Amino acid sequence: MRTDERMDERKKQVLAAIVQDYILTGEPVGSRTITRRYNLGVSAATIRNEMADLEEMGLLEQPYTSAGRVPSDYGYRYYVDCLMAPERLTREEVEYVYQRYNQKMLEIEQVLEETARLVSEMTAYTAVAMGPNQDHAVLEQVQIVPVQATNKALLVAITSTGIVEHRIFTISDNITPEDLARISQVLNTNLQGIALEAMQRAVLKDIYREITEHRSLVKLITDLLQQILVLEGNEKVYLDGIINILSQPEFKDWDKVKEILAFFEREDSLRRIFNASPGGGLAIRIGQENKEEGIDKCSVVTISYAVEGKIIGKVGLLGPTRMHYPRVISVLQCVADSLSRSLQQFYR
Amino acid sequence: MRTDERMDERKKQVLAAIVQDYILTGEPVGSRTITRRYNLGVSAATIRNEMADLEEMGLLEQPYTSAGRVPSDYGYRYYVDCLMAPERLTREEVEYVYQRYNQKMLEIEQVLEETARLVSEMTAYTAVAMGPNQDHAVLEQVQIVPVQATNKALLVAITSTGIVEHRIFTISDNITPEDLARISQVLNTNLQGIALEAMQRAVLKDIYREITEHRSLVKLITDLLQQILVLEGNEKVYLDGIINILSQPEFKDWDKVKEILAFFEREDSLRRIFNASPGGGLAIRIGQENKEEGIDKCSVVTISYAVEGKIIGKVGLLGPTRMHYPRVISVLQCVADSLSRSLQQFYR
DNA sequence: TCTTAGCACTCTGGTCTAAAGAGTGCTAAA
DNA sequence: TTTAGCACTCTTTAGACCAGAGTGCTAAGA
Repeated sequence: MRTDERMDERKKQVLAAIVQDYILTGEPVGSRTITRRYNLGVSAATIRNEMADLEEMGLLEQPYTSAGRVPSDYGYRYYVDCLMAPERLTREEVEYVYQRYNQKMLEIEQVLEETARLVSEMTAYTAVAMGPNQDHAVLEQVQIVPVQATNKALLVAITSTGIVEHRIFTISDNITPEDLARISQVLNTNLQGIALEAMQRAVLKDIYREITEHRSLVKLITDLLQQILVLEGNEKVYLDGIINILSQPEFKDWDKVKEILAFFEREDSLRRIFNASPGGGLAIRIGQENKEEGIDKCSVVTISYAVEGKIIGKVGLLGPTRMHYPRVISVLQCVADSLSRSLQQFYR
Repeated sequence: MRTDERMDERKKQVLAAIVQDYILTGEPVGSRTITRRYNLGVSAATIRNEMADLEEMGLLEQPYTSAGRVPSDYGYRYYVDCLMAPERLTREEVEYVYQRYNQKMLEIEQVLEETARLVSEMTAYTAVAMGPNQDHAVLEQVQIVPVQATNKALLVAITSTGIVEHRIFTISDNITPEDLARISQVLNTNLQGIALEAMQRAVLKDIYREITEHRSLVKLITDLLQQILVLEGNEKVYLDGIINILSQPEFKDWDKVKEILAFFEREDSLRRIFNASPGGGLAIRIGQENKEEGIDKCSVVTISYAVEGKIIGKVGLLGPTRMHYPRVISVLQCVADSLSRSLQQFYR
């Protein structure tokens, strides 16, 4: 950032003070307030001059002439990148997170739901946990169970990410349980370890070579597999703490709240926002850095979780740009860590 | 209701006019407005006298001295019970509902999700669809699938209400796939057709008689069955259109909105409200008739859906007491009807 | 050259008042 | 029994006013 050249030590202190104070109070910060609350050793007039400079540089904004200053999106960005001191969670809080993950949780869905709840509870923002991305997952097992005394069967599939999906479908009368068992077996030997995306093409031929009859049924089943695993089972979204948005004074405006709630109802937008920063680890997007509609007054912080070194999904939260970044980051890091370890049990 | 004796024809007309006008506009209704908009053939002064009577009878309320009148909960109740003219959906609307249910929907969950979405869309209130009540459901099938190359197994169960639930669990090393197949088979012959509630007691003995080893595993499995079917799979709640609540002018108040959103987060409260009217068919609960906390300014309308003559679940909605009852009722009846027929396919 | 005290000026937010508007209740006449 | 008329009540809106917070600028001091 070119602004760096002009940022001397004192300007940094002033910016940090303003951001911190504004995050705390939500009120525009004046020069007097800074001299009173933060001991920078200079007078209010000096601070005023610095503030004018910072505004010039685009790091601060004034809601109206002769009000205090408020950080701009760039101001937050600079704070997050260069000024922010990490906040450590207390021993009790870390303990609490561990304890929450030590509950008996037997399904991934439950773990993710609990994760969203925990994050929203600890940060008072709206939390999102996204289920494993199945793009690079492989099929672990597939089983077809005839439903007795009906013309239905149940297809169950397990992926390497520990996701289980099922679907009931209708079979014609001439299919016997033995047929289904045979198909199950052939599918398993051929599909195990195959990436979900790749399933369709080449592999299907091998299967056809082994199964000469009921090919339309096999086609149906592979289609269903594709559907339930790739289209529906992929990156399920778990939301918690939507109400928290309402507690933020910046969203006292009716239309803003509606915009954000509408955003939450569009799951694909949520997925896009969460996958916007391709790398792993922590990602912070402030204000207009979020390209999706309706959340340009919000910040989104995400962190990836991984199993055996492989990134498989993301957790994060959404709140006002006036967000308590240091705390949010610590909470997310702690939670992502515990989540990763907790998920280990569902993988081999 | 004792008020009936004092309700002559004209009073009914006046009450109906006030309720309808208030539902439409949301503004207190004055005597002038009624003479202008509804042609009752009498003057405003006469209407005023009638309104005073109706207020005395507890059917109307005045927000403050010399404002117009607003229906009380009793007023709505009388309107709903005695005055309301049913509103017929247009041919196009009915067609639209059919078409929505004619989509390819392969799981009950999907159908119920779609139902909630449809109701909220057609009424602009917050819709709730509740999954089948499992209290009188019986187990249809259970299957245990070993997960290859791990010490895990997958338990899948289907109930007579068409609900499929699954759970992964850990097994000890000395359990062979054949053991699991045998247990599956014994469980099926013993548990098929057994009510979920009754599963625990007597039946377990029969099973033990047939399986002499791995009893702790059998115990684990029946416990899991109980858990996933009775505790978690029962009456799942599908919500849609929470934003709609915000559009209602009566909920412009911050705290009210929070109260209602908090109510929505307590799923057990939702279930209680929905099951509050034990009979089948349509149920309307107005204002304080709802005993749950936070929604005493709301009305809840529910209708049951059934398969093969048996009531298995409910659909409904929540909105302000100033609700467009005639339309809501028509929509719910049409939807419940289509839903029941659509679900038929998941049952035999 | 940088810092600071002083001061005039600006803008918001709350309180107060006045006037307009909507609607009522009561009375007396039809 | 119905209705016209009228005084009265209460809310809502707009405007006026003031206190408070904060700024920008200037000029003097370090």
